[in-house]
Amino acid sequence: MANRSRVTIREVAERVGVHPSTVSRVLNPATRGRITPEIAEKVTKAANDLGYTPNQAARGLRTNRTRTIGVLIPDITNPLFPPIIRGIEDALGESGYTAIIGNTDNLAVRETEAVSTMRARQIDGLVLATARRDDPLVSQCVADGLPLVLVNRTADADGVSSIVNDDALGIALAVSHLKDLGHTKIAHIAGPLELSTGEARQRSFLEALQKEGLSPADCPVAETNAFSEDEGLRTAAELFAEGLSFTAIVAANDLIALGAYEAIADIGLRCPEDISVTGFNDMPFVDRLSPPLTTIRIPHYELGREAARRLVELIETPDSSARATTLRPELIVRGSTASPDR
Amino acid sequence: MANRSRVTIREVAERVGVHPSTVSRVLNPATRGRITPEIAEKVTKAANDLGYTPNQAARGLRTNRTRTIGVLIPDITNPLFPPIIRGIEDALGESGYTAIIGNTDNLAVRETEAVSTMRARQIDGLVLATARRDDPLVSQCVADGLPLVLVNRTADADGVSSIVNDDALGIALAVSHLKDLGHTKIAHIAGPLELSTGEARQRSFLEALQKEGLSPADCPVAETNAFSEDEGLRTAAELFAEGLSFTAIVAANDLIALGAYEAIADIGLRCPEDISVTGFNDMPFVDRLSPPLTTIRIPHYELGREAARRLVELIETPDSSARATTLRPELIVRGSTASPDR
DNA sequence: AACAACTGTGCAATCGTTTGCATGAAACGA
DNA sequence: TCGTTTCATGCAAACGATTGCACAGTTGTT
Repeated sequence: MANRSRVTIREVAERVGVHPSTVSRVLNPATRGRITPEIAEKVTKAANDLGYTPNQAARGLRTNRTRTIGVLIPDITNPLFPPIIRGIEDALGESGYTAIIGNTDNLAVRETEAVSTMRARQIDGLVLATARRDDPLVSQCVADGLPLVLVNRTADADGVSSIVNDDALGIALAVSHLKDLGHTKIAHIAGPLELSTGEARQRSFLEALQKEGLSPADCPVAETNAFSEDEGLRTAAELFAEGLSFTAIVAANDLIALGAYEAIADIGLRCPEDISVTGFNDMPFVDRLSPPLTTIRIPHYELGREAARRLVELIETPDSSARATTLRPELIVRGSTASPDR
Repeated sequence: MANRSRVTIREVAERVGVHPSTVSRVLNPATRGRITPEIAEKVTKAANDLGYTPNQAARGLRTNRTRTIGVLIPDITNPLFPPIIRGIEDALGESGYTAIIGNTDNLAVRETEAVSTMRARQIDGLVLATARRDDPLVSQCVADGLPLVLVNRTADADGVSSIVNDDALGIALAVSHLKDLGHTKIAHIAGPLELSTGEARQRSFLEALQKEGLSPADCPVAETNAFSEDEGLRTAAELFAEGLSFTAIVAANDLIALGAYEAIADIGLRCPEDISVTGFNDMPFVDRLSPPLTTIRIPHYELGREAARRLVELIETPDSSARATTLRPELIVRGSTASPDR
């Protein structure tokens, strides 16, 4: 029926016997009020009958607004990101926007590349899940006046909106949980410090120690180069090799925790009997590991929704100002944490 | 620097002192040959200097080709789909195309809805990962002449291109593996039969039994209503309740296998000592389950790449004909399969 | 009753590219 | 040398929607 050649506003106009501009005004909610209800009625009916849908390319050309936004993520294959994307797309859909996604594999070149192809497509704004603390791309977008929201990770630059997890709370929950179990010597395996998440979680860990009255001398901190299982394994192994006597590990994320699992097994210890481990993120299936991972659940979906909502707000009310929002995480206690032996 | 107001072809033309159409021809690879090399040179230089990027909205309006394609998936949050999407986007990127993604949650209304908003955006084609065997949306798109490729699942309708896994081979590998271990009584928990994957795997199971010389009477088949853990649990429990004496379960996918794990534990048996289980898909982290899941690895990323390549081909050479392609899966042996006790 | 204000609709320009056609110049064959 | 073909480029008309302005008709004010 409806062939690929679409029905235009002109055909609707001819059908009703009015000028195309009248049809346009009827179909635009903002101007519908200016048209006689009777005519508006006829126009909407004709538009429905003919199956009219506006040509977004034409509209975008004229208005310079495509209702399309770009989303940059490191890798959709990382289970962290799909819920964020889903949240973004759901929220965008409600406002008539659409997302195009770019995977950057954490490579700066691919980031700038992706942004320029997105700009060629006249995106109205950008959601970045790839921000580094010091990120030229962020400053560039801000300088160009491109509406921008950071999600998951934030950047040090100010004047930019961001929706991130409350990492301080998350880490405090983990440390407090371990202390309640009786742990006093707790190690932290930190993420990369050039990422806001890595830095914030490490800083929060130190703050939490203080708040809980634990001695930093008993609580070593090691840093990884990436939020990966390999790095978690390598770094945990290093901690053990130093002969430290901690009884628990607060990992900066779940993958690092997985690496820690391996390191613990490698030296013949058991989790949680000998060493407790906490993760961060609550990725899918970490409840199926052995032992099931005690971790911090981040509201990823809500992070995405909120980011999209904020971006639409930035686009549609240009005077709205940048602000940083944090969402509250939740401690999920499973089998990887227990009281230390003595 | 580059403000949001973009540099147009006209500015480039003025800078060089030629007509806009000349710039257009230089920038279009197909017509560059018709321009004096010397001028072409100057134009490309000016375009670079000014940081010109074509306005895709304008181009799309004029050419009716947006180099945008739509991708419909049930839910990006299902770990099956991100690799497919990644494959699609990577392949599209190589051809200058971009994808917009729609999550449909397997709801027919959301599917048609998503397709119509995508069509409003003038997509050049569609990749469907949501096809049911009898799918009105598929027939509709074919009828409308919208270039279409099915991925992961196919439909019964012919004349439509599809890229799917070779389920017959996958199931054959699983059955053969179990028979080699000594199993003769093997159950199959099938997926929904209205999906091509559910039907093909069940049919292939019966074929494989015959090929391996196993008695169908000893090999019960039960059907689920969804590829989910809950359904796997429910259906496996039913099989056990019937008092059948099988020693292995071939699950139609990994989630169903997970459900089977639970059902096995619920009746006090162990996997693989009492019952072997095979999955299908090799989802992330099934190697971390206990026991690690023996499963069939599907080349999801390649499925996506191939689907995108095929779609671009369909779009750019309109006389190319539809064909169905299958990609070869691989048996991944882990800890959930073992020889039966006796 | 005359003029002002308002209202609803049409007119036409515009957004940035692409592309069929026209044009003038150059190249070629006879 | 003239007529014809070829070639490189300019011209202008699209593509489909939006929107400032104009205009005619109506309503309101004094």
